[in-house]
Amino acid sequence: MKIAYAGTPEYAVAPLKALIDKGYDVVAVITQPDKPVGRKRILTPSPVKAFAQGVGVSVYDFEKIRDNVEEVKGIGADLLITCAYGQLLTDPILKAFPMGVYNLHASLLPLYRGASPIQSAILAGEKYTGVTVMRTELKLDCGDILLVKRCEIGDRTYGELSDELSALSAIAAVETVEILSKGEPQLLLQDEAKATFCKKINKADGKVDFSKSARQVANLINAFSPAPAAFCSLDTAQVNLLKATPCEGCGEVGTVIKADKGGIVVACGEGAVNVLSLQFAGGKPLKAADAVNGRKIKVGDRLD
RNA sequence: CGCGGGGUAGAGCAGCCAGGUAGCUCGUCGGGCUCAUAACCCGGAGGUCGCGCGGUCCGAAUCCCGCCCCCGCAA
Repeated sequence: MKIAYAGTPEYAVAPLKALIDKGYDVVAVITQPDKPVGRKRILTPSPVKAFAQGVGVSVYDFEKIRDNVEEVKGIGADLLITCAYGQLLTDPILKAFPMGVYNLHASLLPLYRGASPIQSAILAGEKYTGVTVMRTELKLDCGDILLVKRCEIGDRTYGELSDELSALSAIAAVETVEILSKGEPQLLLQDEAKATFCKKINKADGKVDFSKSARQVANLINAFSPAPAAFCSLDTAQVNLLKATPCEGCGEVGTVIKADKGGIVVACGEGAVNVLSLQFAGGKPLKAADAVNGRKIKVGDRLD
């Protein structure tokens, strides 16, 4: 069985690597074109492209895959597995693979269809999330389900949870191929009535509002970490808050009511959040203890 | 040339503008106090101040020049 793999960000590297390590015949990788990255706008290949080239798999980085149907057919793969590829597939593309196209999605479908499933699950305060493998249809994330992997969210940030889900996706990718190699799989219909959608999150939504409940504030901080990062201001400086957990405490909204090695506790509209990690503009991420020592954060300081 | 902050002890920072003793908090090591402690007291170790053995100067962490690296915003 010849497999093609479409993915772009770091998240999508682990599943690709797992398939290759398992000895499956990955004949081609499809990814987004190189994009300018960082302050210096350096043209950089996607993580998936960099990895694929490193292991000698041929790479296709179509500007628009829908305009390259013949080339896609020319790959001659039986199966396409996609994971955070970043382009919508069209009917001719789907039909280019005899065994079909399967997508690894980072949520428990039908929940959180769309662009930011991991962040949205944290933001909503879900207890569990996971990875769903589904047969790709034209409508976004609506296809029938092949398998699901669950995991607990806990107090994890988007970055931390993303790493775990990436690892789960790797396992799911391998299982998917194993199942498909045994013939037509059993698929489960999605319950449309329970479907929810999430849109792309944007930087502005990361403004912390301490008048909300501690749970909501902590969810926001963790969902936006490490990027685009939840932020607030302290004096005249902007501070990105990178990790927090709700805790006991009360006081005037936005006021630091405790600051020591254990964290920086800020009063919220309801309860308080313990900020464990933060980053001042221009600085690197700091543990709360370091911020207390070096940046002299103390009880009574105001965040807003 | 998009705007801006930064590189000083293991960590985080101050000192720089108005050159002249290497400073603060934490950590660490040793000792003391305590039933006890992340508490408190005493003492110690630890720094080529990013690089150019660059320039100016009697003297540079500090001023000037060149380079490297990190980061916030914007995109």
